[in-house]
Amino acid sequence: MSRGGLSSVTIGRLAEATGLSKSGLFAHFQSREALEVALIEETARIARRHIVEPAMQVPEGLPRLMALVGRWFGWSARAGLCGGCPAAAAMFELDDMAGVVRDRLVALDDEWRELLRANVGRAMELGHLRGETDVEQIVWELWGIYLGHHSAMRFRRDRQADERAQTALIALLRRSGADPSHL
Amino acid sequence: MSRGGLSSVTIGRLAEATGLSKSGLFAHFQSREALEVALIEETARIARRHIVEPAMQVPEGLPRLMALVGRWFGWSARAGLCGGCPAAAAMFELDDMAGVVRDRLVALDDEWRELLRANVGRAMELGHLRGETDVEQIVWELWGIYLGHHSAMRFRRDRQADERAQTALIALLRRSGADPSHL
DNA sequence: ATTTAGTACGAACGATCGTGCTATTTGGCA
DNA sequence: TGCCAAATAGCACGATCGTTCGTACTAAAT
Repeated sequence: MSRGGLSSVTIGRLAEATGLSKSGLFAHFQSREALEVALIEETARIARRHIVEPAMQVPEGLPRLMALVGRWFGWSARAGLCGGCPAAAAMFELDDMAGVVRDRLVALDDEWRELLRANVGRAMELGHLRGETDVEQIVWELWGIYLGHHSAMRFRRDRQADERAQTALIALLRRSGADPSHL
Repeated sequence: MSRGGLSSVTIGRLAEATGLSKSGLFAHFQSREALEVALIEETARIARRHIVEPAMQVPEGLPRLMALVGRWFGWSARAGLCGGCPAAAAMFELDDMAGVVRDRLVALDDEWRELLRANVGRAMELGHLRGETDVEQIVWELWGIYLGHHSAMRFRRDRQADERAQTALIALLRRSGADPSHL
């Protein structure tokens, strides 16, 4: 899924990879659609373990936000996946397809954006960011930087992707009056 | 292709849509791979006509850069496509697949980035942007904003996507000392 | 002891995929 | 008008897709 997207995860291939028979494996999911939902949910689980949980150990405010974003960018490689972020790829794969799979992914995206929103907001409350900061705009631009980083890494094979993303991130937070001692 | 990605454009479906027979249509391309390359090239042609050519009528420097980017964001809808940007989707679809299709897309991406680079550079020469601007970084972040806008529009169905992108764009150019009269 | 539920299997289904071969039709030029 | 090459059609192929079916075997519940 990380390498070829949702549609590349075929019941036949998955059966071969697991050593199960096609029909035996199919019985566990009842439908291709349910398998795809399960795949998305598993992606979320892995992401939470690798990104959210460690970041929550860091002090609230800008430090935690930086930890969160730092672990977010490029997480799929650190999680041992051999391709890119399955969720990002799925967004482009499903953006025009209606159905429960897309719905589940939208819900997951909402959840993630809410997490970002909360942490940007907390940083503001703690005075790490300017008071009149547009939280939603920050979250919006963070997504842009993430997607840019993703395509730079995986499509363009840009060696400087990490630096570029970091530069963009710092500029974004500075613009919002970030306390430079936390960057 | 705009709606379902490269892999959704199947020879059978295309034959049915054009009224040709499968084999008759196939004879024109000799292979699925060649068809995909042709699709990517056609995408580039449409994009050039809708984005680049009109923008070249605008005075050099920041005005032309703004015209370019203004026509870039959300161009697929204005070009009459019923889905998102085929090139952006293809990047996420092919990011880990080797082959001539990917190669062609990379070349196209290089071409586009070179165009952006040239126009950011020209704006700098004309004093519309600060002299010590990191041109490559601007281009990099423009891509991020574009991808963010794309996913906001098509996946999240965000009504404010245009505003958000515009805000991010202006902030990026301001950071580079853009003459505010041109924004 | 008997029913039930869960798990897995092999075989087959109708579609559709890309791709060959072989005709047939077509359109421009001698 | 006749001819040749290009364009298109017809048909078939092996693969793979998601899905269904009937059937074992096992463990739990009755």
